[in-house]
Amino acid sequence: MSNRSRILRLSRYKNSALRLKSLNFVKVFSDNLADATGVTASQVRKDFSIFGISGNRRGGYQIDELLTQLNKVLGKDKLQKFIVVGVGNMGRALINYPGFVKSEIKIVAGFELDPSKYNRKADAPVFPMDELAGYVKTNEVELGIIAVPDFAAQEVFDKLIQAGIKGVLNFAPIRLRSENTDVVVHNLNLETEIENLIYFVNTQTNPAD
Amino acid sequence: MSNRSRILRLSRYKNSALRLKSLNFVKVFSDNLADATGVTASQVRKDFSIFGISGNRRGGYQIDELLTQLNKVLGKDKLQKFIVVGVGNMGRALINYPGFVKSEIKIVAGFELDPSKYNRKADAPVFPMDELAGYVKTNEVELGIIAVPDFAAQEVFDKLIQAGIKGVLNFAPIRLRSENTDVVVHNLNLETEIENLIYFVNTQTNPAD
DNA sequence: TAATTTACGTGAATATTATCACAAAATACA
DNA sequence: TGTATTTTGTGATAATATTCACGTAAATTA
Repeated sequence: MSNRSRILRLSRYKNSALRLKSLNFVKVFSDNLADATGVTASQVRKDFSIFGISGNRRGGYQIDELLTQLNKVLGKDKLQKFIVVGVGNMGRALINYPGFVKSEIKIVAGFELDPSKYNRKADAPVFPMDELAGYVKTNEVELGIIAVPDFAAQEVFDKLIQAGIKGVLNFAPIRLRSENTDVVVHNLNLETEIENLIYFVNTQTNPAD
Repeated sequence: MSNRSRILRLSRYKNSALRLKSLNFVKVFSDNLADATGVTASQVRKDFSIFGISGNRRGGYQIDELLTQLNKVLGKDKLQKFIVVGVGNMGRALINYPGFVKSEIKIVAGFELDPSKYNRKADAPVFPMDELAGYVKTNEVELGIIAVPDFAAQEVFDKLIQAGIKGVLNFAPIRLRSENTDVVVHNLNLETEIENLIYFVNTQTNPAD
């Protein structure tokens, strides 16, 4: 029922609906969302149908209602707090990422080994690694981002799990291992993504995203 | 024949093979690669089979030969030059990304509107936007990364296409439009990726990545 | 060198995902 | 109020992707 690409599509529908709302649209049709996201209209309706999101025959979907329902499915009806481990270039870019500002995603703190990067006063403060577990517990953080070099990633991952983190977005180019199958790991390997692009450029075939 | 996830898997096999090689392994079995990447052994063999990559019955795959073949499929048998447009936090992180150093991916230049960021002397120099087309032509660059805010992305995309770019990795959270179907666009939306993670954490279902 | 073991390669079977196509509901309009 | 029109919602169908299962080649051993 819930596969990864279906959820990715729901996010895209939500983003498109948001954009239309900002243009003062009040309702939207499966057709519009299909155009905006590059899928078929029946795909849109099927995706909605699977999550019990419904509109009005002939009337399309009320944007506000649609957004409420999509946000609920995507767990964005409440603020999602993240910590970032590794405040190098990538970690810093994530902390400052402007796209999160208007969304319900907030990076609340960073953790680092390098003392020159500590900063307890910043909006998103940066703490030493050994304060991680305490911080996660006190602040009830469930989500973490790993942005450390590959050789350090597994150790960081183990620490996050021990601290009680439930979901990890991993930028390090290795497959993280754990006994704990409750923890959801999501990998984002820039080199792999770029290789993918190179492949499709070389073969001139445009993948359906 | 060539779907996006299959190519992503090939990249992962390649990375795993590389790691084994660095541990002085000489051959590898479909089984090992399956373990390392989290898929089934027959998936590995099927993927290889589809690209005519073959090993020895009973003997597995010679790592060196396997890497040669994988790199050939992935277009990594030659250096791939990229430019980055937008040298904010994300663009900077990409330029400095250590994972590219040992790979055949090289970010050769950045382009920016903000004059305070120009730097013609750096290893990966940063130039003003209006030098983009010239640079791309002179240096025969085919690939670009868009790391500008959403409202500027479409304009940058159009410029890249005019300059003759063939493939684009887009970090801006919008769907880029073009008449030119030869240009391959690959989107990487951080907010969408994070929403995906949140969904699977909330539903406690671990997607098969 | 014959028997045995191991792991590949791949067609067939299964499972998953997307599209089609159309009945049913909502709206507009005469 | 009745008819025409539009767009949803969803089973049926088609297309894709993955796994199974087994024949076959290579290597090892007796």
